Amino acid sequence: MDTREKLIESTRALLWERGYVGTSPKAIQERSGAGQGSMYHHFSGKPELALAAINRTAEDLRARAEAAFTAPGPALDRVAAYLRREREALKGCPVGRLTQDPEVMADPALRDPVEQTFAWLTTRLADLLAEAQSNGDLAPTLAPGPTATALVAVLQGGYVLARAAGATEPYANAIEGALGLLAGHREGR
Amino acid sequence: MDTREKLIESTRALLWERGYVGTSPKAIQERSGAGQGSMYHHFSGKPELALAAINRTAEDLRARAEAAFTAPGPALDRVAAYLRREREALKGCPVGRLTQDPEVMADPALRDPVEQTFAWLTTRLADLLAEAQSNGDLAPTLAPGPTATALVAVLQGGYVLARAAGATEPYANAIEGALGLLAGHREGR
DNA sequence: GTCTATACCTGGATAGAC
DNA sequence: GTCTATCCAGGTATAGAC
Repeated sequence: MDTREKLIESTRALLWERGYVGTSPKAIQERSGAGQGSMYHHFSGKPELALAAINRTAEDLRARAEAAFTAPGPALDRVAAYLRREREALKGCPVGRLTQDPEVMADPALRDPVEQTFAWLTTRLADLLAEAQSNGDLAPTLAPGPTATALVAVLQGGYVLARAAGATEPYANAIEGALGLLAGHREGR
Repeated sequence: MDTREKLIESTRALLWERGYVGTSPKAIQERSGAGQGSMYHHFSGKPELALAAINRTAEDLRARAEAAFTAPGPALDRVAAYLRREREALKGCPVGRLTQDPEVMADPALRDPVEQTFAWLTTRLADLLAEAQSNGDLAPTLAPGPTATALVAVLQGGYVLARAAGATEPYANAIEGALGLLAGHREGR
């Protein structure tokens, strides 16, 4: 991994752990093993480096989600599998946590990938729910859009609750609770 | 409002807007109108002041929730009313946002009120769901604990999605979606 | 491309006068 | 109780040598 790459990966890790405000150029340099001058040679400063890191993290999240969404099997099972997928609940969502960072939200360039990621994710899940309905697997009374939004919110909120508790149980319970609520709307065939 | 009080209230506002890491003693002083010496006369430093602010914010959240929980009417309606209650979605949850702050989570004193608040909230909602079940208003198949956790997660996640979008719609959709999911488990009487 | 030196600002706090 | 002066570390960046 070359220097530029190490800088980006170190920044991704630090943004996840400490957020934008809590991440200093110095910490990035130490973690990546790159020197002061080296970092400023590859990037104009903290914002540009953060942008590269955030973009990559957002792409990563979408790629993982898309893999679950396009797996074989009924749409509703794919939704459930996506929700149940293993996650590092205690670390929180690397994209969601950025919404709490005032400096990220204040900079349109940094904020855009965050916004796009959740917009994409919600739409994608809504499509799968609609597909399940047209297959006769899910009650047509559920509104796909709001339901999908609620599911994404359960994930994001599950992270928050896990961090608050310092334990993964609340995360697991939130997912289980959501799946229990969804189960009441399944339609047999 | 005396100086001490102004310091606490200013800190509450800043913690909500910028988090612990993003809030400096200087900013607190400017916002409260108190001087350097004045702040350090009333509090030993940023951590002690933050503790007072966080405790008050947590108490505040609980008091508002408890008001909704003890309102007249069927338990299930009280749950729905709590979820629908107006909130400043774009500002995020003043307690939930603290979970993203590494310094808050690292300090047991600061972290405790956050942890307790969500533990209490989840338990309280689970009790109401159980009450609704014993009244015959809610399907007994739903597990109250996980369901309550999912509902709290929807709120917390709704805030995240609203901030990501820079709009309140995702928050409203998440709540609406959750209520739609819950509606399928209502039992008439 | 990477290093070291330097610079300036802010964060967070203490000291002592009033 | 509040004010001003002062302090040191760290954040963020530039300059210039190698």
